[in-house]
Amino acid sequence: MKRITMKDIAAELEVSVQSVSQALNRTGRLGSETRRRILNAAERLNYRPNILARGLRNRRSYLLGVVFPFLNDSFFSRILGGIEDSSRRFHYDILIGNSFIDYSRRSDLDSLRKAEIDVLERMTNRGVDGIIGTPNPRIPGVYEKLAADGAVFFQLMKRIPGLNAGFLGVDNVEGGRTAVNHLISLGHERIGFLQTEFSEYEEIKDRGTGYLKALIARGIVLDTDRFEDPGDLSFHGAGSSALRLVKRNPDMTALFAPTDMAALGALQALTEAGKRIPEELSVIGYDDLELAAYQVIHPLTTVAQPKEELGRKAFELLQEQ
Amino acid sequence: MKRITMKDIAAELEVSVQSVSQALNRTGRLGSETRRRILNAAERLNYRPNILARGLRNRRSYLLGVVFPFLNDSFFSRILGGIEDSSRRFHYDILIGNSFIDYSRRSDLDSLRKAEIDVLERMTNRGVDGIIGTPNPRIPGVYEKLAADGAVFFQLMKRIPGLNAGFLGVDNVEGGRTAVNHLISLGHERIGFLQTEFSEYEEIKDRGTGYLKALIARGIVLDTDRFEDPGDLSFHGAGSSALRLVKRNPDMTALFAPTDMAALGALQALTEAGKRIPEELSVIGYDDLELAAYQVIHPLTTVAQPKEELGRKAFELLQEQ
DNA sequence: CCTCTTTGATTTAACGTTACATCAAAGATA
DNA sequence: TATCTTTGATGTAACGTTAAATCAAAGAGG
Repeated sequence: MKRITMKDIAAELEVSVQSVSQALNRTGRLGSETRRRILNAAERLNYRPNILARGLRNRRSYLLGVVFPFLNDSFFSRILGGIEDSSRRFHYDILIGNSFIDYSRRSDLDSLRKAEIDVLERMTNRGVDGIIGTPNPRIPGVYEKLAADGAVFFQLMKRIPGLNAGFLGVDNVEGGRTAVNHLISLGHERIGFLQTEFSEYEEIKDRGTGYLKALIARGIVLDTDRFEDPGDLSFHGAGSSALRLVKRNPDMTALFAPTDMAALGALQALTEAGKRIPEELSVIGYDDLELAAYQVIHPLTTVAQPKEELGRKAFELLQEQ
Repeated sequence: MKRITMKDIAAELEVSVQSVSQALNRTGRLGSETRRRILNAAERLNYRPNILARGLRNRRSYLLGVVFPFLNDSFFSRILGGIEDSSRRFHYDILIGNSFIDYSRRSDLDSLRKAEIDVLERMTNRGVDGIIGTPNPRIPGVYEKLAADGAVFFQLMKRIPGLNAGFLGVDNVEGGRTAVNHLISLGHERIGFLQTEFSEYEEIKDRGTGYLKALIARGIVLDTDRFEDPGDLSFHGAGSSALRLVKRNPDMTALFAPTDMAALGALQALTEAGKRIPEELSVIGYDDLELAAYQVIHPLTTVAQPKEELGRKAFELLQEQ
């Protein structure tokens, strides 16, 4: 069955195509009787606008591109949910893309760059009005060209230094401070931190800075070098780090794991090693895994990040640009 | 800065627009010298095709719609990752939509239906070539119209009875059987099952059927009514159910929780009640939460669902239609 | 009764691309 | 040399929509 176009309606009622357009969009001046007939026919014939054609003519696509490092991740998908929530209200549709930024491994920068450019080009070729994304700061010069392609860019979570584009992220220094302040207020002073070994994990570094600032602000004297252990923050990596920290600092009473995955790995390893949690050692995580909300078995405290809200806000800020 | 079109290239080289199109698409017959010049100019001027225009002309959008009940959920986002993986290879872009099917509450069917129709219409209006989605079987008559709009539909995970559309899902009966067989092979016979109280949770019901079939196949005699407890399968709901089951069946040695969330809730409640897991009671879950892979503290065994693979496969099957 | 304005509708053109038809020139065949 | 075929390029139209210009008829003002 063929799709009904304005032409079909026009033919049916023996009016011009333009009149149909005017009736449907309430533009121009059209007799109320004619308008009524057209609207009726459109309804009856089940007319649906062709947004491609409209976009071509109006040079406006009502399409929003969203580019995230991963799609198969709960963190970003919740942000996506927030974006969808806002964008739908403004009749925007979402084109999704995956930039494959692989933070955990030192992958081939050149192919990452190509993948990222590819996603962005596919989006601009479709005429997206704007793009919300989490750029990879290790690949400069990719997003600079976007403006030339007519798309407004908005950075979420990560930012490229010097790039003239909006940005929304969470304050990880503040988040780290909050987590550690919480531990301090529970009476802890000898607090460990699971540091990352990768210099590009800026978020983690920032949480570490927050950790230090919280200690200083409360006047806690600590050989923080001894209470940090740089490692990879995978489930198993964090477990090993946690064990090393405990061994090196038998007097440690609390541990700040700057991601939930790390917190879980630490919990697992420490429990297996016979540590009683939280009686002997408190562990606090950082919300980036959905399970954190469920405080599995051992109360795993966590600093929450407002994911849906982030998505919604990002869309609104992009709109203003 | 204005976007370069074929017209611009044509003007620059003083050839016709048609020649440019032919050079770029390697169609028609064009002198190799002319082709070379055009390709060069396109590169130099940074030409990018306008996919809207191409789609309008070709009545083919290379757009794939993906409609899931939630976007903020790890389960579906991993499937989405799989779809993206496949579709990118075929130069398809993905338009994402949220049908807001709320399985957990008895929400207003009429507004759900409206939301679902709305998503689908927005997609067909954009001329998507196909749609992969998880339909809501409680809302009939929505997907039937899709074909009329020129889009092929493919059902993922859930299917609408009698709908003439491809389907890919997991065999939940088989999955339930696998889970329970695993418990049986560990020596368990008195196995409990956390049943759902909602009749529309077909997946759960199926897993329950698998549970029964596994018992029968091994010749295990059990008053299964006594070993089931219909409840809601939220974290807390499952916890209460598990406690009731244990109380009613002190001899129970294993428990099949048909979702991971339920398994976690059960673990939490049982541990708090002093049960030692898995020494006194084994708990097996069903993979729908990412954390399941990490076997938090207590070994939480789980039946895996190949999410990315599901997404990839779905795309390929849709292509064949 | 003749202009002037308003109202209601139509015509034209364009957005960027591509399928199809056409056409001129060169080369092949008789 | 006259005709046929091939090659390389151009012209036309269309996809569905809408902004802008145009036009005819009716009503207002003198």
